[in-house]
Amino acid sequence: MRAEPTILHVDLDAFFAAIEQRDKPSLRGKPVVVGGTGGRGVVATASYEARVFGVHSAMSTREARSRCPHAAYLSGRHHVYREVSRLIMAELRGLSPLVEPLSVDEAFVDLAAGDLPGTDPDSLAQVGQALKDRIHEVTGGLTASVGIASSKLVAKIASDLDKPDGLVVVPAGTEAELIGPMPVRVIPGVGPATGERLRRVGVTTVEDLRRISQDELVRLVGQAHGNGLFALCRAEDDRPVVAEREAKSVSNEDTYDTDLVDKRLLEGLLTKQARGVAERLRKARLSGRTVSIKVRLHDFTTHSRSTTLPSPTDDPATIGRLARALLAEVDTSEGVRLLGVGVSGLADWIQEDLFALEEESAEPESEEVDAAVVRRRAGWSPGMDVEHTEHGPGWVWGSGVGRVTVRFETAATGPGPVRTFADDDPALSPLRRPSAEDEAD
DNA sequence: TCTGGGGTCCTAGGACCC
DNA sequence: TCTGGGGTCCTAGGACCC
Repeated sequence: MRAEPTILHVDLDAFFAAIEQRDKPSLRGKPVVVGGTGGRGVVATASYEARVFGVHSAMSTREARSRCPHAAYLSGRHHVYREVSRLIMAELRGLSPLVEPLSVDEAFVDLAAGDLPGTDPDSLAQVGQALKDRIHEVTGGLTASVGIASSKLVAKIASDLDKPDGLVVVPAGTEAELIGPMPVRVIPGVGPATGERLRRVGVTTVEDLRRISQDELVRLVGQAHGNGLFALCRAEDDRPVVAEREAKSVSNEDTYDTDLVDKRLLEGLLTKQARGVAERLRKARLSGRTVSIKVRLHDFTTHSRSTTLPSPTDDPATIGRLARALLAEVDTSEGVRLLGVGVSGLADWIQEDLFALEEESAEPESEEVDAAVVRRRAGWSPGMDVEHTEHGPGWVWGSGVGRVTVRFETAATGPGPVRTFADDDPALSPLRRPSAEDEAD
């Protein structure tokens, strides 16, 4: 904990939904839900208009649809979110070279590492407001919430206090008093399980937590977590802002709309995922020694299996072969709802592999399985950008029974008209993504 | 037909080494 | 023929975050 509030936390408001409303004028002021749109999807972000109906992130899309049937349900355009994120992070680096992104829409900034006009609350509030204004400008109208305090813990809590479009500066010396009355769940790391364990010993607020001894806390929630919580509940937090954090794993997983039992199909899907992981590894110039699979069964029980190689790989055939071998160790006869492949133990170098040609052998994949795998991918997802040779740019409003409905509008046009086409209409095509360097950084 | 997909970190037990 | 202890690596599972 510093003597001055020089740690800033920024969090974009309803980030995904706000971008969709920016780019789709007909959705402005309306409930928008971004997330999985299939039978087993969950909500990633709900616009504030949708939150009024009780829709929130992590809720199943099924539940959201029943609470707010008239919302627009979109599957999300993550390449666009990443692009907007880059603009925001660049603004943050203009404030200070020490920026720690937590996700696409959230970051810490160490203001003490940059040029500050002053560290009194008024000067800091001006820094925060100027940042919000810049973000609004470069993103074409998005709002952010900012918290400024003497530690990561309190800065993060503060950014949430006045959401959306919030700005809170916590004067040094008032931190413990501020967070004392709040529910323990405001402390990052206290989730449902820890919250429940604490509730059972009579702890519901941060203040309550201060009455538990360090030994008791460690006994309750474990060594690392217990010691951490003991300090955090007193607003004692010296964690530094860390700019460069290297990736530790790369993975790819999918939940299927129906439980799968066909072993050949499962192997085919796993092989595709292995290829996806390998491709991302290669783009990032990484390779890893440990290959893991994740299998969620029909009853939601989740199993993982892993194996570690003597040297790192980024070879799709190797990763695929190991993944399929690991799958054979799991009883999948009752049905699989989720399948995933990951590589960890990453090295930022690629081994010289003299046997690469031998390794990259043909994969055992029948044509039918291949076709079934491809069929699961295809289609017009709600919200995606498209272009029509005659009507121009638009986005997919909905699709099904051989038809696709498109609304022709862009951020610059104002609400546009809706047209329906055959889903194989050659005049209609997915809009080319603005760039291909997705994972380049 | 409750419960995504990308991650991080921690724990606990066993193998193995000194 | 007793029962040590520390350290590291690996695996499986779980909590948590956005």
